[in-house]
Amino acid sequence: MRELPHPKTEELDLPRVLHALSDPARLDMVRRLAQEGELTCGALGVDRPKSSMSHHFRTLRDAGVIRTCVDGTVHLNHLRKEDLERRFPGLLKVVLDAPET
Amino acid sequence: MRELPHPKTEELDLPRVLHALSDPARLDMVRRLAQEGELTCGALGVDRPKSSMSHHFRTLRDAGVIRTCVDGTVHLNHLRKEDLERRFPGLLKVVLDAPET
DNA sequence: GAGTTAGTTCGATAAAATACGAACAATAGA
DNA sequence: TCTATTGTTCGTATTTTATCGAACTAACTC
Repeated sequence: MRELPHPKTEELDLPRVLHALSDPARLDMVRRLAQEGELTCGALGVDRPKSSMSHHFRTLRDAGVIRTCVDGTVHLNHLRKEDLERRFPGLLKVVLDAPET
Repeated sequence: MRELPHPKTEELDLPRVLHALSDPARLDMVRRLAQEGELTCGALGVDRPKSSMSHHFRTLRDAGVIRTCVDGTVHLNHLRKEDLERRFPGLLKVVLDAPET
């Protein structure tokens, strides 16, 4: 099961992570991943075209927020909870607990 | 002592706050405000022109991260610690404790 | 091998953010 | 009132981001 390139835990950069999380669409994606666990790209992007979703997945992946594993034709995404917790303790909880608007 | 317009605590929007914090220059400003308390604009912007600093202050202010009071010709800025804590518990601590890079 | 499915990459466009000089406003002090 | 100080606002140039169709790739299925 192949894996796309991801930054290492020690390389996670706060401004970059915050920027990845500062987009409402991506924040929704992160919340759904937190609730429902591992999800395919298709499962998350209902109303948006594939290319737009792919862009957002890439932004989250490059920032180190999610990890993507390729299983056949399917790309499985999951939150890098432990890595984020090690690098920025409490961040994910704060973001997930925050009021939606 | 006049005060510039600021969003109310209940109006603070997470994506907007995260975006305000996602710029390295602004993150530095926030860290310095956390360490040194109330600061004037001039005290924070050494290497950047005034107009650039003013832009960053405005971004932080509009997001609700800082509050600006006008005292004579001086603008005093301070972190909205309590407001941020009420709206997004733990956020500020996470950001301030995070490794610099 | 042909077709299908899942998602990436490319290319173009539009919207937003950054940067900064110059002009401006408000206040303090001589 | 004249001048200096502090910071905002304006105008513009540059960069970054978002959006999305179209072409492409990889893997599975028949």
